[in-house]
Parts: sequence; structure tokens; C-alpha cells
Amino acid sequence: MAESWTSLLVVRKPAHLKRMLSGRPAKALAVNTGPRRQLHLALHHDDLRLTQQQQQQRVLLQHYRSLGHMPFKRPAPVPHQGTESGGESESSSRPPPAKQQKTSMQKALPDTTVYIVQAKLDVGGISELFELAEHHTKGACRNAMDADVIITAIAMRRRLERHVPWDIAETKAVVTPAWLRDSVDHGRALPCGDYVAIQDLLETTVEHCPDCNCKPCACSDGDSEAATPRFEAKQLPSPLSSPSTPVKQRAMSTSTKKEEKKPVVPQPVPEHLLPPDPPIPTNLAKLDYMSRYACQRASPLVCPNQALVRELDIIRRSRDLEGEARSALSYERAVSIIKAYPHEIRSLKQVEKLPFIGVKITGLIEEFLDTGKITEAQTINASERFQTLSLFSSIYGIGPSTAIRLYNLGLRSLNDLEVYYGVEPEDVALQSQIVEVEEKPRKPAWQRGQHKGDEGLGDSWTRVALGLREDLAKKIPRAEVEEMGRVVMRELEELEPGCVSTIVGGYRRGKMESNDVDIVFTHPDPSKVKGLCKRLVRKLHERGMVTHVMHLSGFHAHNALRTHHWDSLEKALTVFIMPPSSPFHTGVRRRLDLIFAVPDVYWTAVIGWTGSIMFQRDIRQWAKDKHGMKFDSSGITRRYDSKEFFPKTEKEAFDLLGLEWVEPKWRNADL
DNA sequence: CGGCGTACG
DNA sequence: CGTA
DNA sequence: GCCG
Repeated sequence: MAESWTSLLVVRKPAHLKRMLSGRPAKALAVNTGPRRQLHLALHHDDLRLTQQQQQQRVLLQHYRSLGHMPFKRPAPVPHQGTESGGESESSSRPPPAKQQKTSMQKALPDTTVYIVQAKLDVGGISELFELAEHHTKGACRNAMDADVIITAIAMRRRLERHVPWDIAETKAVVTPAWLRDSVDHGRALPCGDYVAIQDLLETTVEHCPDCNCKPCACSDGDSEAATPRFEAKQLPSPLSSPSTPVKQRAMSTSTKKEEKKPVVPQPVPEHLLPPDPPIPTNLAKLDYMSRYACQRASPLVCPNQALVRELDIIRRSRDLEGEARSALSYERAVSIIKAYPHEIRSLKQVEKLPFIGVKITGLIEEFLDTGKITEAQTINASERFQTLSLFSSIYGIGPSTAIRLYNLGLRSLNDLEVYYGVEPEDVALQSQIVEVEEKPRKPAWQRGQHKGDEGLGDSWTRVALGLREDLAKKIPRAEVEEMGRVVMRELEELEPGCVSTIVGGYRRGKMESNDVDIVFTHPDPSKVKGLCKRLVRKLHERGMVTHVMHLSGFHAHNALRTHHWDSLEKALTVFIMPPSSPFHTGVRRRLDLIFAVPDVYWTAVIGWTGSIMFQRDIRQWAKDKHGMKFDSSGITRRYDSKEFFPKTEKEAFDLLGLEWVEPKWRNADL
């Protein structure tokens, strides 16, 4: 069913290239137009000898270079990083860009109000147009109806109709972005006929063009808020919380102040769906750092033995990458138990009694106590193999198995991967603009790869992921996480007033920087929730804030007798980009996960998505071992009679399982 | 020696 | 297999 | 790799 809007948008590096696409006719370009196809074929066979592979690689690389494009700079293969708690130093945490400089120059179009259709524009283009609009016109308005001129990169009527009602479009000049640029350059409105965006609208566009004679502006002043591309966002510099305090968002019951006509009383959100006020403190004395369950321990973000834990985690990651999942699990547990140990470890005796510390790991700790390091970890970390596998599996969609396969093929760098997956120089250039890719009914990865066959080498999905990596590798500062929450909430509020949300994930556990943003939503009225996820994603997508949808699922309720209610959640895994109107706009794309839960399972969803992974795992384990209950993010079920429990608050869920209350900031059971 | 969290695409 |  |  109409997945048309689900199409993926590939947006890249708008910065310096955006000018280039100005006059060009809007045109969708397939990612997979590969004159390079043949070249891939040579690589499709797994069974080629390795040396042969490497030769192929070399040939490709040479070819690549001969094209004269040095495929954009890559962040140096992260030597691994993260020092102490204050180990940012990333360029990512730069302050929000100062708002555009107010020029006092004469406006080229002082009486013209424009409406900018963001669809099909890349971020750079959007922000450029908004800036032009702000500086050189009367302003950009929020509703097409209020504008004199509509600016769009869309060329097809059907497509435009999704964003602007046709009958309104017929009363405006509808032009391409080039019109605004050129008009600004010329210091006056140019004839719109030359820039008409959609042929069907040529006549009306000419008729309503603000060139030559000055028509009265149609944009009502009543819409002052929208007239200048919003400054509201910066109003609230997020007094939100101290770094380690978890933050939940309240539904802003004050939605649209102008519309209060209906007897639809803005019914207050039920207390229990909001975070407890005052927050519930953790009784550390009741927790037990010796417990086998992470959910019974207090695990701080940074522990007294952080250096040791980091060494062990290197080994853990290595085991994971090498496919030794079980071994990795043991290291994970060891890390976890040490993370909760409240003192600096000075002697082996302190450690020997801890669970999950066996022979092997005791030995490693002993070495660490003696020498301050663990040789095995150092060796691993210094190895090309480890560094490369880490790098490869940092790409979304590439896990340990694929990483090893690629490594065995002789690939070593992202550049190699790009060649292998057929990212071409022209693609790189293309990435500055919008590229549409059909959402293909692609077979899942586990069905390809089964030895021989096509391996899905030219897999456009992986290419997209490669292109995104540079951005997604960057950490997200807390303040930006909060802004993302606000921005998304604002859109949701327009869609369905009265929603409640909690930003979960590492952010909620107090991390200063996050790798992604997870938000759990609900609405007091359960019937309002169904389909909301898709609707929100669609809206964000139309607004240009969601550029990719990597996964989208609705809930199947308790249908098949198979497994009961599994997934009474809707979730969307997306790529988000801050709108240009936000003071936090940087153009860096971020992973954003949206989870919609009916109110009954809201708090279990929040618990589940708050993590950490080990904490979550052990909650499940605890629920099973001690209570014969099954816990997951969509509910708590008693195993013998399948009775479901729906805790009304987060604390109630802990009570139900006989667990001491543990604040999110004490749930950092993983490194 | 079996089990290690669990579900989904 | 990869992701949450 | 560790536990029961």
C-alpha cells in the first residue's frame, strides 16, 4: 500500500555544492545507475582467490582515481577513542551556528511573501532559501495560502498536490528555487514565466507574478509568527535538567491558542503518564553490587574502575567481532559487575568474590593491577584486523559476519568499501542533492549471502549507509537531543494533540553525548495511537526532517496464536536532520528512533528502551527466574497463564517484579 | 555440559 | 545476519 | 568465558 512516501532520500553534503544545482531541472536520479556494474561482477564471486581480489581492488582503486575525483575526505580511521569522562574533543559539539547576520541592505522583494515547499530540497537548499527569503523578501510564511509566490523543486503536478492544494497553487506564482536566487541577484522580481515549476501552472504563474507591477501582498500580518522563519525554538534554552537528570517531556497541552472553539476540552494528560514529580530517588543501600542481576545493582555512568573496564571492553568487542558471542557475553558481564563495584579495586581479593569473574578474567585483572594495562587488550587494539572490523561494523547494516567477510576479501578502508559497493565519484557529487530511491521489496540480508550468488553487492542500501556513516559517527550533545525532542513533539502535537513522550536511550541514563536519539510516545486515548507512527514519519519526511526510513513497523496486536501480543508497539528507525529554522541546525544527520506505545505498555516500553542493554537483559532474566514472568517492552506476562500486567507507572513495573527502584542514571550496566 | 534476552525483518 |  |  502506498509506500510512495517511504522512498528513501539520500541527502549529502549540501554545503558548497548547493549552488550547482540551482538551475538544473529537478530530476530524480537513481542511485544505481552503474556504468560500473561490470566491474562489480568480477568481484561477485566469493571464491576468487584472495590475491586476485586484491588485484581487483587495486584495479578499481586506480580506475577510481583516474576519474580524477578523490572521493571526499574521510574521518581518519578512528584510532578508537574516548578517554575519560570528559573525552569529547569531537568537533561535533560545536555550538549552534549563530543566526544569520541581519543585513540592513535593501530588500529585493520587500513586498513579496514566499512559501517554500521543502520536499525534494536538500537541507542546504532549504536553509539557503529560507535565508534568502528572510533577507530579501517580506518573509517566508507557513501556509501556502498566505504567500504570493510558492517556491518548489517539484516538477510534477501530482507530487506538488501532496504539499499544496491545487486550487491554492492556481492562485499563486509557482516557481523554482532559481527564481528566488536570480531575483535576489538582480535586485528585483524576475518574470515568473521563465521559472515556472510546473507547466500546467504557467498561465496562473505569469498572472500572479510579483514582477514589474507590485501587487498587494496577500500574506496577512496576522500570521506574524510564521512570517519570519521562526525564532521560537531558541526561546527555550532548555533549562531542562542537570546533565545526569533524566528528562521526560510533558505534552504541551497548550497547543494552538487560536483554536479553542470546540467543546473539545484539552483534557489533561493523566498524571501517571507523566514523570513522577518529584522524581523518585534511588535507595542505594538496598541495591547490591554483588547481585547477579544488573537490575539489582547501581551502575553509574562512570565507575571508579573505568580504566580497567575499558581494557576489558576492548577484548569484549574483539570477541564479538570475531563471532565469539558467548565469550563476548562473559566479558560483558564482567564489565557490568565491575561497573557496579563502588570502590577502586586495589587487590585481587576484592574481585575474586564477584560473580562473573572467573579464571581467565581474574588473570587479566591481576595483570592490570600489576602493570596498569592488559597486554591482550593492547595487542588487539593495535591490530589492523580489530581496527578494520570495528570500522566496518560501524556501518549500519554491517555486522561481525559481513565485516569479516569484507576483511577476508582484502578490504581495509571505507574507501575500499565504497569501491566494492560501487559508490562512484558521481554519486558523491550527487549526494549533495536529493536522490530518490524506490523502497525496493528487497530481500532481507539473510536470504542473500547464503553462499555464492549475487551477494547483493551493488546493494544500494549499503551504499546509502556508507554515505551516512560520516554523519552518524558523530555524537549528539544533550542539548541537541533535547531540541530534537522538541522539534519532533511540535510536529506530533499538530498531528495529534495531547501526546506524551519520553526521550529514552543513553540520554535518559545521563550520557553527555548520544549516538542516536530514541523517543517513546503514547497518547492517553489508546485509539489515537494506531497509525500515529507512520503519520508522524510521513510528516517529518515531508518537512524534510526525516531523510531516511530504515525500518517502519506497525503493531499486529494479539493476532496469531503463535506468540501473543508481541509488538503492540509501532516503531520507526529513521535518519533525522534538524530543520534549518532551528538554532541547532548543523546539517549533520542523526539516527532517530520513534516508538509508539498504547498507554498500557508505555512504561514498559520506556523501561525497555532506556536500557542499558545489560540492564534490560537482566530484567528479563530476573522476571523469568524469580517470578515466572516474561518482560518485554510491550508488556509483562505471567508465563503459566499468560496473564498480562500493565504497570501504570515506571516504578510500578519495578514493584511488580519485586525490584528496588533504580533511576535511569544508575542503569549504566554497559560501558 | 547446556544455557546464555528476545523479537523482528 | 543485523538491529533494537 | 562463566554459571549451575
